[in-house]
Amino acid sequence: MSEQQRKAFPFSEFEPKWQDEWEAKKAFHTPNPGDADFDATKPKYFVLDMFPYPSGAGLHVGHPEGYTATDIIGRFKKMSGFNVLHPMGWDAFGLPAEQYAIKTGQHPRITTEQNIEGFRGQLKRLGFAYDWDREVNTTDPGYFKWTQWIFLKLYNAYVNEEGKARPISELEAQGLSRAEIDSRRLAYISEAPVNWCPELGTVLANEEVVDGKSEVGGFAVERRPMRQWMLRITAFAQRLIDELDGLDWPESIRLLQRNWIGRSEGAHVTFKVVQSSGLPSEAAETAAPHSITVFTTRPDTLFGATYMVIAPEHSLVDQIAAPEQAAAIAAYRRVVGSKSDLERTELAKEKTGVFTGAYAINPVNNEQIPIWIADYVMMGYGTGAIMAVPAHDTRDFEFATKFDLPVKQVVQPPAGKDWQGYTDDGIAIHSGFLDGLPTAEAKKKIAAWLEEKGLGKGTTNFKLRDWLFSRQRYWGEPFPIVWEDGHHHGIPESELPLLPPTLEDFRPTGTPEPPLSKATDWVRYSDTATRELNTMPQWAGSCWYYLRYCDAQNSDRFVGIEAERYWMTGSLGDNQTIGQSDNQTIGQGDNQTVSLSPHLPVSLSSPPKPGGVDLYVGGTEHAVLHLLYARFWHKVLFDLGYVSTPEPFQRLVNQGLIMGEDGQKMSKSRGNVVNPDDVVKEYGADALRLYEMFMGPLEQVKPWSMKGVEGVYRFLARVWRLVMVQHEESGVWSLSPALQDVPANKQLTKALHETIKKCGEDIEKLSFNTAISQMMVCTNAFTGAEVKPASAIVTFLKVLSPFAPHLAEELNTRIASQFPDLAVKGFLSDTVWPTYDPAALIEDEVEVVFQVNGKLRDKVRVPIAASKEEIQALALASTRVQEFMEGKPAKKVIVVPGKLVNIVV
RNA sequence: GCCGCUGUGGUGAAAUGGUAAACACAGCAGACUUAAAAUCUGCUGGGAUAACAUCCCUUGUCGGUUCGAGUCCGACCAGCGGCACCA
Repeated sequence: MSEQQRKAFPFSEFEPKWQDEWEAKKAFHTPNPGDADFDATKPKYFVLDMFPYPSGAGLHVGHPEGYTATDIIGRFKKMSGFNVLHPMGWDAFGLPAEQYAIKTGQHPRITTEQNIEGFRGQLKRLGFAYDWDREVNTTDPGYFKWTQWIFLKLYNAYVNEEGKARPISELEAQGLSRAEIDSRRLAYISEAPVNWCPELGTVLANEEVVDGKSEVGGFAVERRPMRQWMLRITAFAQRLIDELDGLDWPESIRLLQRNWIGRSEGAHVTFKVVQSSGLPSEAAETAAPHSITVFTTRPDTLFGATYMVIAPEHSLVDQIAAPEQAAAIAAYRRVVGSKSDLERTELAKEKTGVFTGAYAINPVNNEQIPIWIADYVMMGYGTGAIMAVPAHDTRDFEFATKFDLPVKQVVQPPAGKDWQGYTDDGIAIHSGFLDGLPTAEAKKKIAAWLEEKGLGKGTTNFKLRDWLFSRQRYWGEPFPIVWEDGHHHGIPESELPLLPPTLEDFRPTGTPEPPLSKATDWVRYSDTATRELNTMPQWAGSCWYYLRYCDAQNSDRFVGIEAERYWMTGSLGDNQTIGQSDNQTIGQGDNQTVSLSPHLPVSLSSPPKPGGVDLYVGGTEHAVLHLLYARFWHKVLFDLGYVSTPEPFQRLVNQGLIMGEDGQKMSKSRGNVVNPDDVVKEYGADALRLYEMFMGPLEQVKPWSMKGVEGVYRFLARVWRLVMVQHEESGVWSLSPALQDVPANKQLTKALHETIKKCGEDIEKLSFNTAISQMMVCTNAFTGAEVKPASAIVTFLKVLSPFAPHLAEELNTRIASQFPDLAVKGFLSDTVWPTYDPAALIEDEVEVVFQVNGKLRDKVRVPIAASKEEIQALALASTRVQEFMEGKPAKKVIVVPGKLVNIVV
């Protein structure tokens, strides 16, 4: 017996057939506004997957989870009358291709092409309804031309007083100096300490460093000062927090972003510095050559500041340190400097530090307090200096205890709590004019006092740092920047795309010198200018790919104006009024420019949503990387008038991780990795799709089960046998004689209409597992019927088609062979989602439950129309109910019509 | 340490404040078969009992609100995830 005949249904025959047919007939081609076949009367739906990095290992089962979910939504929306944009592409710049290239000597472009080929084939074999004409590849010069173009926009923009990105030309018009302008660009050069990973031979963004190790590879990362490109994401910190509010994102992801941005309110306070404590404070004040500004969230505890700490790296250290402490300071700095970030956090328990020999003057009471350096204060946050209030800060308390520094109570905690190390709110004491005030009021009063005296003012601080944007790699977008006389400037847009040089040896140099330095001809831009040698990080291409999908073939613009507006806002503009100039402001949150088409349903004219993509599905691992970066770029493009919405993604859903059968994370070393290709080979693409959705709620972490795959496979085979029977000897399948052109009976009709209703509702909620269980219930009902009503089954196939498109299409054409008028002509995917008849759902009789004191005692079937009084009478008449009432009178009777009666005695 | 999420059968899970465990997996029994596979049918939370009748218990623990709580509120416990010397 052949392999094929043993299959419960011949999926391996018809699945490739339908995939070829969809491709040949461009079944999922999506026209843009202006295209001949574009239907302006339909609303739009933009459903997006996080595009994959095409690794050599191919798809893992996690990919089809999110992709199937969006595919079901996309197919359902298309059947429900939407213009659906559902594209796919490749995030193909990055380390693995380059590392593979280094190992094998094969150019990363070749590896990348091969991997993409493999991924594309795998995705096609799963029957996803992508518009392949819109495929994007971040390593394609036609794509990264525009990544470079957007970089130039960032480079040539600054943030004005209102927090909006504006063209740098405005500053030029104001006559600012070159240095001043360069210091305000959104893409700028910085000399600050950065995360250098020697093993990878590149610097990394904060977001790419986890526990002091590189996120990729887990190699040690050290801090060292280097000249790097930064993007001024911090200028958008407040907006990145505030504008989360209008998005339909999981609260957990919004929290993750808020915490990462880390806003805290406090005050800057300036302390004067004296060299030694020998001078009387009067004289010290006049003699003070320096001052130090600290950031604190608790200015109300200023009276309790008994010492000060500045970061060891702080530039002021050398200027204020007493000569006799110089040796100790130098030694401490060496120790701290040699520590990697990992060591610095691992050894965090024990506080270390050195006295500088200098003192600061506490402005509220003129007390001289010693200034220390310690690595628990970091250069990168606030001002790199703190006032230490050991009585009311855990870290300061530890430090003061270790070095025997004074601890002075200034907050009275509630009764029963020790004031030492008490960090919560209380009442100010020993604090002069603040005494008696609760913490919140004390904060306000001291802030006003500081401001009045010119000693400080209220401030907001963010944990978020600017985005380190350059890498010392080969396989990335080259910067469209050249250097001349020590100055940088952007190359003309006409020179884009700037291709990387063809290099034989693209290995990292082992030093911070980027590999592009080896391409001596390429580096030389002119007699006097050389090219920037760094490349952009992997995240660059993914910051805007969703925009490119709107108009992937456009060679004149990163995205066409009309296409962007339609797919991001749903509105169709008037071509006549759209200019091409950079200053053109489409959007700006101004509704006037977003004119709605008169054809669109009224519901779409409700307040515009901030995000353009209707649904974005992907893993949670990008919560603070891609999702934050993309929002930042989008806001810059929005401010500059290039896009119509302030936010990129309106609704975000995170699919849960799929674990191995052993409940552990899938990994090669554990040997619990499931290869989707094997599953498709054995059970078919529809079974894989269906199983991934049936496992449990999309957002939940859940373990794989091959038995579970068999379960849904059996379900698909049952559906197949509703329509088909197999000849016992030959194994040939033919149309079942039980399939007839008869109306469905009442029971089947009800099952069918319940399924239409529940599946439609569940798809909108992304509750695919319950939708599938409802289809199973419906199939079981049909299986039990002797005669299978053909037209009811066709309706069922329409409901099934977004989930198991191959099987649904195949059975539809099989039915068409005998009942051409009952089956759908053409693709099921082009047909209209069925509507359910509410009347079909109503039964003549319902079961009503009788409870006594909330406990179930009896059940009775009553006509649906029975009145409250009738049901109550039936309940009181029930012998079972009377038994449990024990002759007592009913105190209260609750009747829920069609549901239950509860009698309280 | 701080923040967040999740706790329901042997397993994945379901349940607008209204019959807990739908649907599926695994298991058991039966039908078909020379046999197996496949398929179909039935049973399958725990306990009491001669009983398939019947009763009691059961959604991490303890308490509260309610005629009625897996669902709402409070406290706690456990697991997972994130952040972490951020002043």
